[in-house]
Amino acid sequence: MLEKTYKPAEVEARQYQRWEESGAFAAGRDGTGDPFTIVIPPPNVTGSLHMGHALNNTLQDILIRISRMRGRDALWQPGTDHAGIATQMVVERQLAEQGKSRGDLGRDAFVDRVWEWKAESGGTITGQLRRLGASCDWSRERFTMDDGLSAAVRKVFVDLYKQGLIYKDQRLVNWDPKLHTAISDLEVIPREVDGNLWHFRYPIEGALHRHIVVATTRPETMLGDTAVAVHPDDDRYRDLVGRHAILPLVGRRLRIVADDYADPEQGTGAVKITPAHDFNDFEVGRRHDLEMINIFDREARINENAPETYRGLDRFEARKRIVADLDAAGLLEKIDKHRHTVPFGERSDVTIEPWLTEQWYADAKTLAQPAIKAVEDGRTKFVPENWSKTYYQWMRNIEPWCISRQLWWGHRIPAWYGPDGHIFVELDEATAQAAADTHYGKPVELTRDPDVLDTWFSSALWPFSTLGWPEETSELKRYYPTDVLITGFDIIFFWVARMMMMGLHFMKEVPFHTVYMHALVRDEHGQKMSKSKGNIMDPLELIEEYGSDALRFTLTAMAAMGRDIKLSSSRVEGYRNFATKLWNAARFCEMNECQPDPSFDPSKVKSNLNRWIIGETTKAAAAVSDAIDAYKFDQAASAIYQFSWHNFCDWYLELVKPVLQSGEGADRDEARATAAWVMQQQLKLLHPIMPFLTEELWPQFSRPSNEPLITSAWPQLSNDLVDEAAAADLDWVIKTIAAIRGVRSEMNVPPGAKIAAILNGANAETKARYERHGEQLERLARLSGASFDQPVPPGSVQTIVDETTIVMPLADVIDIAQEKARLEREISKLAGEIGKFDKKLGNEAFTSKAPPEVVETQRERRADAIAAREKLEAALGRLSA
RNA sequence: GGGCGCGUAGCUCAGCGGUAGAGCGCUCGUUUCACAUGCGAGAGGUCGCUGGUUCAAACCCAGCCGCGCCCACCA
Repeated sequence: MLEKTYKPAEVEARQYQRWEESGAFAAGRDGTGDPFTIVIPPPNVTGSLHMGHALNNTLQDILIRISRMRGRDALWQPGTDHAGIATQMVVERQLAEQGKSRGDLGRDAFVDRVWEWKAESGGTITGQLRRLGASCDWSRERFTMDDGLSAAVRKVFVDLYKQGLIYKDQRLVNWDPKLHTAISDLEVIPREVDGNLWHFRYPIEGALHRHIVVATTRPETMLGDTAVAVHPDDDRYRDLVGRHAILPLVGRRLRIVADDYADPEQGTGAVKITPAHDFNDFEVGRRHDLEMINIFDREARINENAPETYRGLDRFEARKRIVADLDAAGLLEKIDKHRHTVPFGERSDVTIEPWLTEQWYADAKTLAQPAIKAVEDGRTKFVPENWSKTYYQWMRNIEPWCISRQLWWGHRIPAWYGPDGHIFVELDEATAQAAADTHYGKPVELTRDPDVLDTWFSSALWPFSTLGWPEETSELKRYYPTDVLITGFDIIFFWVARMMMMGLHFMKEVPFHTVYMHALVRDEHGQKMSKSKGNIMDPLELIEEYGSDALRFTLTAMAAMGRDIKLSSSRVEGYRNFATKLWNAARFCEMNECQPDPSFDPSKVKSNLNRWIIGETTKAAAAVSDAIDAYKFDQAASAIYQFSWHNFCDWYLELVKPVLQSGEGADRDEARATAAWVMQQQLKLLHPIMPFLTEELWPQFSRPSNEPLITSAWPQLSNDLVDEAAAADLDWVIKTIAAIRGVRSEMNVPPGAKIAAILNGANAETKARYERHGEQLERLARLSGASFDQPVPPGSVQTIVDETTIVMPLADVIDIAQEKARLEREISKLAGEIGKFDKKLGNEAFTSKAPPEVVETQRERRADAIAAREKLEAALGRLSA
């Protein structure tokens, strides 16, 4: 006998272990079935499960589980990401607590230390995915820095280098002065801050007392100025173009150049140009061949290229000094308050500095072209579709991808330098050495590039590197391209776009046919959850309290397209109650000996009640299947919820009670078999969303096959069952339902009709049972306007209109209501037609140009429609009376 | 500046041309025998505003008002 309530904690671990040990998650189990593949967005190896993961992986698991049940060879490829900066920072923090830095350890020891940390905490996230119920094929788990994937990364780097698609370049990068590494544009967060706009006077060379006034938000960069730019059409400065200004405090001659970049509307119209410390100025510098003077070191302190007094000062310290010094020199014209955006590092949270360095770049522009085309051609589809716009916009304006990072944790760049700086890019040190020796004609000493690759470089290869590439494995052949990628839109640029580029370049095929972008789970303020903000909600706490199934169902029900999810625990509680409800339905079946009958044929049932619920089951199965196929997860959840609770529990089980409890032999047998069959079907339908509960209940309904639910067959119910149910004379079941649901508002059938109908439809014993509670029923009846003073004949409803009790056969009530509804629909349709005729006949072009007989036909048809409508309206009037 | 999206019940959100919906919360009643994590009955909405299209608009179109996100720029 089942307990009164479902206890998730007792069930989940046991069921998961059974699945995993039985090999149910393994792809290629029986060597048949079309492959269906999803690669997991690899979570940070040392991370832990947050709500975004919970949503993302629940949705993936639903697709994997339904595919598995449909007989597909489902592969959910799991794995984790080394997460360069993030992981390195964690370990550095740990070191800092011991008063050490990574420099103290040295590179090798530090990297060893990170591996230790990975070994220590690396199982956390995968353990948490298991708690969520994720049915990944764990036997194939990969890590972005394992041997195979590292080999893939090296090969991609070497190949792209040899194809000229990876190169070294000196240009401005976003430099993080705290982490001492370049970061990508995407890792820079612009933030509005209150600042000042300082106006400085730069003296004009050879013109005593004459100045040109420049405005800046960053006075300290003036030490690197090499020009002043004005707009070519700006009359105020026309005569100064070609002359020179003298840079105060430094004494450098600055060319005054004419450039469209200078906006006469902005500031003073004259702008100081610092090519080494501003992206726009860099471009101006290139156009005018200006000197680029780097005035910062890697910590953004003033370096030796500036006057001695400022050297070693922090940039903000330098700012104060420079403003003061210029003021003292009488060159500070004014200071305006100015609100502007300043770039901050996503992880370090310090101001990012544009800094001139040499870095490795990937030619994203070239790689993007096939990736754009693939989406244009529909070889990869975005769901919802409008994300393709975001994708296009970025891809069509893509910048070179800076792929080198000045970190220690990651894939070290496979480039070696000879004594004269010659570059050897090879798969490993030995081949590099050999190449170098050949190149120089003698043994030489090589230095390896100290940098590592951007984490997203290895992630970009994930869909094929995890399947064994560059080896030509059978997995690669079978499971690539994958079917669908499920991810949040926040990494569309970081990850999705780059997988498209790399997949197409190296595999010549898109990495996935569909990209489903789910909403972001945001915090209560609509803010993105992030570690740095400390606003992460813990899915594990919710699992602890309500069970994994309840959390999964909640996320599924809220996963409507194109809307952010704000999670509330009351919602999870509600779906926990749903789990209990289903549990109790199973318990009811158990108590009433509802077991599957191997010879049961849903198309052969006799009782109308049973035929009705079979029809409803069929509709629910279709609704769930269609919704999932369309990635409308919320609709799938709501379809099964509605069916299970309201159709099956509220109506079917209530109405079948009399039959089960005191019906005759054959009737009761059929009811039992039907109830068990419906349970069977709905457990299957619910399994992808609530795997634990359904598997736990399954044994009771698993006959005749007795196989576990996870690998059982997805319901494929014939539409004939719906038709069958609809075609039947649905007798009192449907009529009762109609009386309560649809007809009430029209015909004033009192709410108490449900009780009355049950009483009338029930046999003597049930009736007697209800009558034991006569007092309650009477009160209920009074409350709802029904009366039990006089017996109501079977098949009738009783209603009170204007204090007159009317007893009317239910069938009549239904017929009248249905007829009325039908007439109203007809009239509405005719009105539409008449309107169209009117429009056409009122169109002068039509009446004057169309052949007369055509116009006449239109008139006749209009007249017919009007006549028909009048007739129907009259009938409706009689009915209402 | 460019792009995307959202304003529907107290809260969180579905619906997106044909009689306004769900969950939670609220009110009243109810330990009845699967389930009080339940059951029954209710209250609560001019579907942001203004126009337009249509026989019919929460839904389509235009404009406006609020709100959010992404990208770019910012002397």
